[in-house]
Parts: sequence; C-alpha cells; structure tokens
Amino acid sequence: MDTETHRDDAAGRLRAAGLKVTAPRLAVLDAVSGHGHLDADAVLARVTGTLPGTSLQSIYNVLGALTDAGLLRRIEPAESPALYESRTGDNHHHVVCTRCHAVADVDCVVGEPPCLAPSDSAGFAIHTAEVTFWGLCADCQRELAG
Amino acid sequence: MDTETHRDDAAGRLRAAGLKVTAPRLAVLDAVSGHGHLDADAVLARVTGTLPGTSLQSIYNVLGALTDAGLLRRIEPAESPALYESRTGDNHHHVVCTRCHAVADVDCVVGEPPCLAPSDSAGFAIHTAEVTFWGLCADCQRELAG
DNA sequence: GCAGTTGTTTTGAGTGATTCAAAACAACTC
DNA sequence: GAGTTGTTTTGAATCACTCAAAACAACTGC
Repeated sequence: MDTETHRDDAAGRLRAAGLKVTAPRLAVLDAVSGHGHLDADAVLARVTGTLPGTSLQSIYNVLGALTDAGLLRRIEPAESPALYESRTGDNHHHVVCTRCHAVADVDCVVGEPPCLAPSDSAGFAIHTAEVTFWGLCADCQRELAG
Repeated sequence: MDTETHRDDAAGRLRAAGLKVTAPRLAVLDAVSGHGHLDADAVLARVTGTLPGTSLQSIYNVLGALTDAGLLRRIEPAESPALYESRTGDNHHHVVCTRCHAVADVDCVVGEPPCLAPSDSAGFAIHTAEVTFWGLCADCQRELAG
C-alpha cells in the first residue's frame, strides 16, 4: 500500500477536489459518512466529540465547501433544516416521515426514466428530477398503532 | 343566479371550509388565484393594493388557514421561501429554475404511476410523492445564450 | 337590528437556520 | 522556513417565520 497515492480516503478526496486538507473538513466528512442525513447542528455535535472547540460557523463553511465540491449532497425537505449525506453521484431519492421527520434513502423509483421526463416542461431545460416521498416511518406506525 | 346559494366564489368556498369570510382572506385568495406561485411577501404586496394596512402577520395567518383548509397549496422548493398556489386537489408537480428560481407547474410525469411506487420504501407507509424538476427557464436560457 | 360569543387580525416581540464580514490562523508552495 | 492563499473563528446581522396578548369583526340567536 503506497502511503501517498493509493488512498481514496478523506484527505485524498479533499485534495482531488482542490480543497486544502484541514481537521474540521476531515471531521465533518467522517461525521456525515455512514450516518444517514444530518443537519448542521447534528454534524457539530458529532464533530465536537473528536474536535472540541469547532464553531457552528465552521460547520456551515465546511458543509458548503464539501457540497460545492460534490463530496456531500444537501437536501432540503419541507419543514426541515438542510440535511447532508455522503452518498453522492447517484441521484437517489428520499422518504420523509410526516410525523417525526426521519429521512431514509430510496434507491430508485420503479419506472426509473419516466421521472426524468415531465409531460410538459413549460419551456424549461430540465437537468434534474428530485423525488420526495412522504409517509409514516416504521417507528411512528408502531407508536400510532400501539 | 341565486344571490346566496349558487356561488362557488371565494366567500362560498371559505364558508364551505368552515372559515369566516373576512376581507384579508378574500384578498389573499384573489391575490394567489391565477398568479402562479407567490411567497408571503408577494402576496402582501398584491393584497396591499386592494386592502392597504394589512400586516404581514395576517398574510401568514391567512395563508396558513387557507392551506390547512385545502383552499391553497404550499410548496417549499430548496433555496426558496414557501410559495403558495391556488391549484389544489390534483397532486401536480413543479419545475424550478436553478438560476432565477422561477416556478412553473408540470401537469404530470409521463409514466404517472411509477413515481408513486418507490422500489424500496424502507418500512415507510407512503402516501404522497412529490416531484420537483430543476432546470433553466426559457428567459434564463435566452439570457445565457446572449 | 342588536348583543354575545368566538374566531380573526393586529401589534410587538422572539426564534431558528443561515449568511456576512473582518481578523486570526494554518495549509500548501517554493 | 517564509510567503501566499485559503480556512476558521468571532461576532453580528438577516431572512422567513412563529408566538402571544390585546383589539377587533363575523356569524349566531334573540
């Protein structure tokens, strides 16, 4: 294993994106990776564990930079603050719980292509289709049935 | 034409929804109807024309009440304040311009039903699918083409 | 028509999420 | 190891919206 070249780790991906490698960035990347959908406060809470003294403003700066660089994806469901996830590149969709606002990924819609093709695009040159499903998460279903 | 019964006008619809008929409500209903997608400020601007002295707070109250009553629909595209439209009942979708945030209706997606059926719903009991298309509106395409 | 009740609007203040700006600081370059 | 440039921090400000209490106006029943 080469020490410098063969790493698709966090530092390498930051460099590849033309960003300087800093402790807050590594910490944010680590905090978001594999932890679903986090808002800025939740990211700060996780980052504070490994890097105490980090400011919320820095979290916003870092999240913005990483999102612009394509290393994170930002979603903004109605009624929720912005959420960040590490799964980028595939344009997957989301299910949001109408009761507790939990969010889960939806791999893709059954009929895949149709969702990228509105019947009438009103003169818009469309490049993305974003699908948000709304429903009750498993926990809330159970609590309401209970 | 019966003066009281045969009207599906604004006052009648308010009463049918169990709401009192007030000047601000009629003005808001009128302001939103047939004027696309307006945020609270834009509604206030229109209402102020016919009903000067109306407060922004009242606009929020009214928009909330009318939305709860199903007389208006609220959408919240990422990066925009909440927008209100008068077209309710059909669950139509929207195209948003990534440059100027203009919004247009999209009657329905080509493959209709697939969009309501995610391949894996992560245990959620889904009741709505919301589709937002992102692209460049006609005006912005023209301006960028120069 | 008029008083009473209840829902609505106004006024004023407050909050949460996010952004702006300037100064202190730390990565990378040479 | 010094310089340059991009980052982070600190502190304040903004935007969209909500909360609460008091003033007010619609509908009800008489």
